[in-house]
Amino acid sequence: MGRQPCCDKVGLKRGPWTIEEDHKLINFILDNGIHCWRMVPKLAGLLRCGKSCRLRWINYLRPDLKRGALSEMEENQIIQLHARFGNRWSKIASHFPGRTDNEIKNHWNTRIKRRLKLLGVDPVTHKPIEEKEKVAEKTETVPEESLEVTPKADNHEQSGVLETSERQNEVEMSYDERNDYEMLSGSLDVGLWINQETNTSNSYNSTPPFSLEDSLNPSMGESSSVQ
DNA sequence: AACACGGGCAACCGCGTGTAC
DNA sequence: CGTACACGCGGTTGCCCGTGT
Repeated sequence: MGRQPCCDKVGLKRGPWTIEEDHKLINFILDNGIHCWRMVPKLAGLLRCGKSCRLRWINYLRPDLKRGALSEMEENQIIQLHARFGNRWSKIASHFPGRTDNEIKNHWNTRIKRRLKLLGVDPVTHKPIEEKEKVAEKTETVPEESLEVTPKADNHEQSGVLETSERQNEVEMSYDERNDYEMLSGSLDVGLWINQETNTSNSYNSTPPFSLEDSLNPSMGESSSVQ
C-alpha cells in the first residue's frame, strides 16, 4: 500500500539547523506549547517538516536537557539497562532525565560497544565472548542459523517488537533454558565486573536498578509486553 | 603543511503504533 | 471495521573535527 511521506519535501530545508531557526522554534514552543508537530513549522515560520522540528527540539533544544559527557556511572547503568531492554533506546533513555535516546544510542554505538569488546564482552548478548564461543561449540548440533540474530524473523512471535538481543535470548531459551539462566546472570554481572575492572564505585553494587528475580519474572512488563 | 582516516554526533529515513474519523 | 494521519522509535547516513602519517 505504501505510506505517504510525513510531508512533501518540496521547498523544505534540510541539514543542520541555524541559530535563527533554533530561536524561532524555541520561541514558538515556549509561547504556544506543542499541540501538533505538523503545524509547528508553519506557525513558527520555519521551512522544515514537523518531524524535523520535533527531533531538533527533543534532541537539542529542550530546556531540560543535560548537556555534557555521560559519566562512567551512567555508562554502567546503560550497559545494565541494555542487557535488559536491548536496543530500546527510548526505554533506556527514560531512566536518564535530561538525556535523549539519540544521545544514548550514539554513545552506545561509538564508545560503549568498543569498551565492552575491549573487555571481552559481546555487546549484543552481554556475555563474555569466550563463553559465547563455548556455547556455540556445545550446541554445534543445533543449526547455526537458529543461534544467529535474525533481524527479519518474520515468523517469530512478536516479530518487529523484540529487538535483536531479546530475540536472541528467546531463541536461546527455546533450546536450552539453562543457558538462558546463565546468560541472564551473566548480563547482570557485566556492569559489576566492569566496575571492578575500572576501579570505580557504583551505587548498583549495593542497590541494583533491577533484581535477578525481576528479570526472571515473565510477567514483568517491558521486555515481554507488546503494546 | 597537506592529506587520510576514524570518531563523534546531529539529522534523516522508514516503519510500527495509536487513534480519530 | 477499515483507513488515514500524526507521532515515536530505531537504524543509518553524512558531515565536521581531531589526530596520525
